[in-house]
Formats: sequence, structure tokens, C-alpha cells
Amino acid sequence: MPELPEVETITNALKPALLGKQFTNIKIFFPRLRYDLTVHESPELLNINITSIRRRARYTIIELENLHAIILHYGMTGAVRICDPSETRLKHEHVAFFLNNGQVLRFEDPRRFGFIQQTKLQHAGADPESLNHLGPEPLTTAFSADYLFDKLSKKKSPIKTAIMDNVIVVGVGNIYANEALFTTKISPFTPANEISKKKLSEFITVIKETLQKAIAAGGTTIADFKGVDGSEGKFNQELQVYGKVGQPCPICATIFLKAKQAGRSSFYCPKCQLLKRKKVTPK
DNA sequence: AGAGATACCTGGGAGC
DNA sequence: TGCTCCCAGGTATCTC
Repeated sequence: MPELPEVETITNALKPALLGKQFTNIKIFFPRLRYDLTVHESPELLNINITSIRRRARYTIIELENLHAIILHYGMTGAVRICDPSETRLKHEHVAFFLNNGQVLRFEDPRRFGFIQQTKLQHAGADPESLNHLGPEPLTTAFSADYLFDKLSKKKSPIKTAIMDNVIVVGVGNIYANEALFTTKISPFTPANEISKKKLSEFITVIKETLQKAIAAGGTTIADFKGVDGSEGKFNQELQVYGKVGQPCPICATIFLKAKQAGRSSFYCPKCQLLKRKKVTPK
């Protein structure tokens, strides 16, 4: 399940394979992913130099010289691979982008939560308009304690839900949210506006460190993540709390619990991450 | 307006 | 073994 480090890994691996090349043909095997695919109807994508491959949030943006761009989103189970066209198509490979060097970029997604969009950019390097609503990148200085404290000052929803809101900050998915909350000993149920700026500062530092460590490790393999070369990420060996319900906390040996928040699983140590409320409302 | 719920989707695992 | 049921989760959209 690609989160930011996985998408960073995939995007970086695509750069040498795609930069300076051209798409000569795009073949759709299954046109209905999360949204209907329209890229095959677009002659402006063919025989144009690919000038930039970059990541924004959990999206890969493939920019062409004519400012048309392809946005890839991997959903839960999406993956891409560069291979020889003679290789057998896998069961869930939905799209093939043929390159002018004879190779092919294939998009695979068993659960079809991902999507591929075509868009026109305002200028080279611009974010696509469809991504304008997104919050700052977590690894930039824009994601600071001041920023987050301000953003959360009126948020009563639990911190776990708030930090996964990609209007507040992008790319912090369920796995990393769980891990960062555990490391900073914040209860996932704490109302977002009740956390001090000092604690948020610590939280941000851990998020950044966790993401950077995961990128260095090539992403997390929980179930489905594969690199462009089919390699698996290594970060799963470092997970401390995610998926560990029923196991003892390495800090205090209390058994990890699991709860549902906004439809997503939260894993936590009820002792280390004891819910501390600022104000207690009498009943 | 804000917050929570739901739909989308399929493979894999649990339970019978 | 084979069936059914439930769960995983990012994002858009709906409801309260």
C-alpha cells in the first residue's frame, strides 16, 4: 500500500527509465479504475519528450514537453514496472505505456483504487490543478510546528484523523500515523486542538524522521508494495506498533490495543499513549 | 461548517 | 476442501 515513501521510491526509479523518452502508444486493457481512463484518447501524449518525473503527495506526475501531464495514483495496491513488451501481462495490469526505446511501462492495480489522469499544466513544474487543494509536503519547512498548531487550533477531531487529512499535510497514511503517535506517546484519540505546540513540534520531527527513514529503506512492505524492479521495501522490519495488536509494548510490556477511527485501524499502547485531556468536561 | 460515514474494489485469511 | 464473511485503506462524496 503505497504511502509517501513508497511513491517517492517508485517515482525515483521511474526517472532514469522515462526521462527524455517518448510514449509511442498507450494501451488500455481495463478502462475502469477508480475513475474512467481517458489517456488513450489523447494524441498529445504521444511522441512528445518526457521532461520531468516528480512526486506530489502520493501522486507521480509525468510531465511532457508540451505541458501535458499524466498523473498516476497507486491507491492501495497500485504498482508500475518497466519491462520488455514480450513479457506476459499480469492479471491486473490495466494500462501499458509503450516507449520509443522499445520498453513498456505497465500499471498494475488488483483492487483498482488507483487512477491515471491526463491534465494540462500551467507551466513547466507546476502542480496540476486537480491537486491544488492539497496541504504542504511533510518533508518541507512549510510543515512546521507553527503551521500545524495553527491548522489544528480549531480541530476537535482526534489527532490520528487530523494528521491523515491531506488538506492539513499530505502523505501521512495510516501506517506512519500510527508509528509517529506511538513514538511520541500521543494517544490517537487526543483532540487535535488540545496538543501543545511543543508536543506538536516533537510529533512533526518524528513524522519527518520516520518518513525519511522509510524512504532510505525503499518504502514499507505490509502486503502489496513492490518497487519498479519488483523489489520489496524493508521498512516493515522496523514497525513498532502497526499491526501488532495483542503483542506487548516494547517499552512497558502492556498489550497493544486496536480501535477504529474514521474507518481506519489504530494501534496503540494504552499505557504509553494514555489519553491526556487538557480540559475535562463535566457530565 | 465540521465531522463522521460510506462507496469504491479484490485478495487473503479466519471460521465453519 | 470449499464456502462465506470480514478486513485492509486513500480519496471523493454524502449525510448529519
